[in-house]
Amino acid sequence: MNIPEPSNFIQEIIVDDLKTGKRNAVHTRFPPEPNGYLHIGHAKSICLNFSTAAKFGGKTNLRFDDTNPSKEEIEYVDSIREDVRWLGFDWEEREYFASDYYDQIYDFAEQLILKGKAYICELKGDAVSEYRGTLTEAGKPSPWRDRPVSENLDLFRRMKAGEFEEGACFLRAKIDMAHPNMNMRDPAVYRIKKASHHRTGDKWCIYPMYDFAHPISDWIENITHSICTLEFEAHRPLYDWFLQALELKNCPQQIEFARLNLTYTMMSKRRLLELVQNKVVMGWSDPRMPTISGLRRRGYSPSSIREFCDRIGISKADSMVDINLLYFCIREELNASAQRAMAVLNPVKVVIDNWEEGRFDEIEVENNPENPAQGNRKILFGREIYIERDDFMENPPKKYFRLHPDGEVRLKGAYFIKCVRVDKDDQGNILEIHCTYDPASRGGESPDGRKVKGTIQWVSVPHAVSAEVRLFDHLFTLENPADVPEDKVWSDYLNPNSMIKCEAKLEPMMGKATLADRYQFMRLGYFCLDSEENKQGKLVFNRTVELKDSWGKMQAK
RNA sequence: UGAGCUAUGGUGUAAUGGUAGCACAACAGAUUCUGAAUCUGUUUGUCUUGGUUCGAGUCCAGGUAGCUCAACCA
Repeated sequence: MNIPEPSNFIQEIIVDDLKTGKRNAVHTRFPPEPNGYLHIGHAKSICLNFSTAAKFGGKTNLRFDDTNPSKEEIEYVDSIREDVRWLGFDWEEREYFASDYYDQIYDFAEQLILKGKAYICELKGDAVSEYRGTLTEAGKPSPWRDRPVSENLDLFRRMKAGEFEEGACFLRAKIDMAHPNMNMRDPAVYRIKKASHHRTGDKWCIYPMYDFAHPISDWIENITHSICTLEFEAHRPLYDWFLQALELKNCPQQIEFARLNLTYTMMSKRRLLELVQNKVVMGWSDPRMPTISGLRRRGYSPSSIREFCDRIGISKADSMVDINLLYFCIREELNASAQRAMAVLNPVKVVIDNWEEGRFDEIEVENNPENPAQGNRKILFGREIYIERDDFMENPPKKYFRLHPDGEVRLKGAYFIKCVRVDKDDQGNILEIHCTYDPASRGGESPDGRKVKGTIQWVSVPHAVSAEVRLFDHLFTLENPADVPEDKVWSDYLNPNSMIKCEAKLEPMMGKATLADRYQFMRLGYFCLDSEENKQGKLVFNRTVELKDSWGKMQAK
């Protein structure tokens, strides 16, 4: 086999394993717990597991890590399937559940008991932690630690039979109560939980702990490299201990990498759930959420997310990725492919005084200047148009090159117009801007060769399509919402302007937009139809990401 | 003297004992019928102190800082 060059430390381990003959294949798995929706951090793990295996000719399983029936739901299983598939990965027929292995895992637990490596402990709640000791002090042995094997086995079988209440007793591995690694101080292996499981129903009233179920599940599936995040590093000795205690061969190897942190983004599943439950957002798929479903609804493509995951790299150092990189990835793709359209989010009417009423002119504009193959389209231009309120200033600052009194601006694809007068109400608000146009500038060039610095988009008043447009910003105002000052809580940093709704005017073709379409509203950003509102038949557009704005940046200074 | 892990520009990531590179961001200019895109250029880096070596970001030792671990969660 021709072994590819490694491009991160995990691949280095794999290449080494392949070269030394420790492994002759690569098999990974993506093991989500179905207790919430997948987010961009999971996307990193999904891409890592699937592409790493693929690179070395191996396979990746989808395995639901469902060992805690009280937190897990079928709704989450469905969403996880959908999201992984949407991201572009295929687990073929290898869809598994840890709960598929409950019988085997149970048998392994009995074996552990038979080998004298596990016992039933009757310590309750606080007593368990008391006996465990602290980070700096050794724990002490449970009074039940040296029960005879037969008694342990009997008790364990009675636990399984439902003879005891929750918390009455639990199965523990017999390792070392003085171990410097707290995870090795006789960790729990099985606990009683009288809860219905989303797949096994009421068959079981005892459930294995993650630390026990995970290595066994990996082993059953012939996983070679079990990739997980850094917080499981201290669990690795336990992972290895169980496999060794059970005398298993061809064992998987756990490798940890640093999870993704993104600026201005909350990645904790628990807090994401709170946002949903407290109705801070419209649900798991709110376009402001970092969930896969949120990104999808926002207009991100699977390929842009994969590109992002590829660019951020893999390492063991804690890091905080600048969200601008995500923005860059989707802009780069959409710039090359998105249909251009003209839209006005905050309209003000312009009347062209020297244009006859009722006359219209057919203007031709490119669908995508980055890709001429996308062709041109025709739009009607007339006496009354909308332009962006921001594209006119009565008293413009230096270097403002859009419309202003006596100033000339180009209407995209149409004509040069010059502002001659402004109509205002009593409060001084602008009602209408009156302009004259230069008939010789049709198409946007003047035969006299005079230059017009500014070009703005426009929408014909009688042909305009009205729609709601939603502009999104960070949900949090803190760069790291996971790290709030001591006297504050994270909800103090919610951004009140994370969603702004506009009543916009769009060019006529936007009335026929479909869910699959991606648009660049010229000078405003990239947009797509909102999938939820579309179900109600409403025309609502989401801004996926704005265009870079060097003018805005200049103004801010 | 609890254990483990980590440390490269503002951010992320390469360099596997031999010229510190790439991307994003930032800045400047060119260009532009999108103040976008594109093009050109610029700024900024090996946590620290020793040691090994002809040569150290890389190896060794000591510091420092950050992260993780005391659920019958995953």
